[in-house]
Amino acid sequence: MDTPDRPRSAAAAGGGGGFEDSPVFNFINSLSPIPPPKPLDSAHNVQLFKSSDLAPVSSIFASPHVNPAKESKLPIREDSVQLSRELHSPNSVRTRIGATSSIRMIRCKNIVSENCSITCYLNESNSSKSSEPIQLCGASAESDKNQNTDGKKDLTTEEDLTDLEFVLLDQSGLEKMDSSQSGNNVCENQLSEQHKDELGTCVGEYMIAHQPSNDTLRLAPPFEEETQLVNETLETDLFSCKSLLTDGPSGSYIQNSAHDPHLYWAGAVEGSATDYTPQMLPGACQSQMVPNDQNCNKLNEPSDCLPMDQNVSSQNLRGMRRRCLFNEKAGSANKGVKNTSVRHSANSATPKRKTSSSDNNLKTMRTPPCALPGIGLHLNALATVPKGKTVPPNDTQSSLNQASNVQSAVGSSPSIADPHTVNDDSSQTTMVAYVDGSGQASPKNKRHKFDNADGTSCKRCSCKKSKCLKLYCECFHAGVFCSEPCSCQGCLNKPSNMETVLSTREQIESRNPLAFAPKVIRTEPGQELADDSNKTPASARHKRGCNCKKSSCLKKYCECYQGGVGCSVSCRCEGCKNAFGRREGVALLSIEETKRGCEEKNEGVKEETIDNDKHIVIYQGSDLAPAENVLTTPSVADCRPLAALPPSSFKRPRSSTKLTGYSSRLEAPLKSDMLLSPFESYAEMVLGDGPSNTLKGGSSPQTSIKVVSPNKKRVSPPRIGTGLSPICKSGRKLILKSIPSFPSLCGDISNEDPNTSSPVPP
DNA sequence: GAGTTTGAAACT
DNA sequence: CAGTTTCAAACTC
Repeated sequence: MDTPDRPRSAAAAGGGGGFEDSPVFNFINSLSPIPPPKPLDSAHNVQLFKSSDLAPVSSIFASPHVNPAKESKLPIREDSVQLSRELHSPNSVRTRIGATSSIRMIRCKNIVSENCSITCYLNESNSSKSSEPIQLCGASAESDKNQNTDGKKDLTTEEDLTDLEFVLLDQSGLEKMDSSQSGNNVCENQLSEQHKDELGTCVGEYMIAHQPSNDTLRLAPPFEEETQLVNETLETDLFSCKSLLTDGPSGSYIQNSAHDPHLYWAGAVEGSATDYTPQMLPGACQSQMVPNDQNCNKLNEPSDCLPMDQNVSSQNLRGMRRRCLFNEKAGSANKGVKNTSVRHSANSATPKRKTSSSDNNLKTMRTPPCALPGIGLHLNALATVPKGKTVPPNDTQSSLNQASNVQSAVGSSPSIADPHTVNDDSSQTTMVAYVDGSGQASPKNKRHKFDNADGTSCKRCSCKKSKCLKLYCECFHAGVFCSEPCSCQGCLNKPSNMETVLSTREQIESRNPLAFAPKVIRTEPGQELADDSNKTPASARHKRGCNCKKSSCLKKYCECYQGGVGCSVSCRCEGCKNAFGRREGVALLSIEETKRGCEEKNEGVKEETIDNDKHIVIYQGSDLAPAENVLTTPSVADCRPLAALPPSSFKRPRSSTKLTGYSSRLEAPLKSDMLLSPFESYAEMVLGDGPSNTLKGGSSPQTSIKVVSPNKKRVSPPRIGTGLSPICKSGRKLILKSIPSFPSLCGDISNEDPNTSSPVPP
């Protein structure tokens, strides 16, 4: 409804927007073995959670549009494979599929069960298509509950099965939706491709599962076992991949990451941009992947629509990659948690971190995000790398590098990536943009990589003295390894120096937890291009605000301006003339702000101001509803259309690509304080502790998420997610927490929800 | 492409 | 925490 996407998906699925209600739709549903697309979202969400455990939140929040499909794919993989089978095979197969799916669901639930509802809501808002996602969530939740009770759920239960099936179907449906195809054929093809992806993902998951980590978060063994049974062959392949890929210290970790990353990289980013097809994915992984597919029997099927398939596949790959990354991450994270130093051990080299177990605990406690962040980094790294760099098809090496990057990102930077996970979204968006549009990363992207990724995508640095181990280095800052595109000198930001990189990152992080957080959180520039994006403005937030003096916040020197975000209270700029929103315009609690605010014209810009200790949102401009203000960035408040806002350069890239993701990221980081506190909650959420309640709780997550901007810009939950992911720490918590925290928001949101949440008028 | 400007990061 | 230095990006020519 709200978004054009939905309708498409619905159409693809065989319905049109709001088809569900139609008798025809019902009839079709009853007839067709394939469940309606609805589940997609839910399933998607669920899987996301599952896959990433921690990451899921970010992923969830990540831009819904692109991500959903990808994400859906991720979770789907196993299911999808099964699905394919199911499609072709008798019910027995189905049940089995259902079982597997249920398993996955369980995982998700296990990890994020509490959050599931929330995420679902988010997705909804994101997708804004219909209430379906909610239903799905509900269904999934139910199934989860059931499963949870038994550890595994009875497959026999039709409802459960249906739910699972829906999930699978949904995934396929999502892909379809994404690709905008119409027929089942496409779906099948996609499925086949997905299967491939799944193989990879499954493998990754499997690997993760096998990993010795003591993750509480981890899936129950049973699931793993089942999956193994299903994917035994895959497993072997995976191992081979690992062996090939594992260079770094953290074998399994790297493996997975590497494995995925490549696929993800090549397929998603480059693929889209440079015509690389997933198939082109480098090396070992790929080749192995193929066998896996064969095993699955689904791979064989060719993709009739190459373009579509490729796109889809690339997307799927992404999703897959992500998933793997998440999984890995989760695994690593878990390790870190339980094994205390495990994660660090992976990074292990870093003596600093090692300190004492207690320290580690403290770290985790203090910055839960750190653990999570890794995920974000992965995503970010992946996303970023491809974009900015247009990785040469160098095959294995590059892939390895990427993989290593991923690893590093995962291990090292908790903060960044997430944000970037956000980046995932962003990456997805970018991919889409590229694919759809020019497709290729323009050479210009070098500098503009920022724009694209803003934080997430790879940046071609030209560091000379920093050895690419300082925040000066964009690549390092983004959590990605330097690669060929870089013109850096004495670069140590390479996979071969993983330990150094990780240790350095940790140091920097220890110094400044937000160091790797995206500078600015963007809402969704990309959306402009993309479907929903239209609605969401390119809202963004400053991580900490700029300190411009001479640039008047009118040049890229200004982080805020560069990020397409208006200056906020947190800024310390002088003579701010930020086109996106002047800091002065913002009404701050602080006296200075008020003074300045008086001076300012109050262009109707709303800015959020957060007290160092508190999150305080002040909306001067009354244009937007408070809820929006909160969710959206000042820029949005400013009412400057994303497109309009940014001067040329960054708009383009960003808008096309990352913005969505970033925005979410950015949001998270708003303040360190916020970050930390939220983080705690986040950790809890992840763990399944009370905090999740907060997230859910304050109010229906839906509402919070949905809070869409009154302007019709929907504050895309994804954003939140994205933002969160990269920054994980603050991001997730921030958003979630912040939302409920604001009384006004709740009220506003609730008020707005009806309008914004469900249907956003196209 | 080289040089300058700028503001963030790093350092003290 | 504040001031200074270092750094690399952004910008200009």
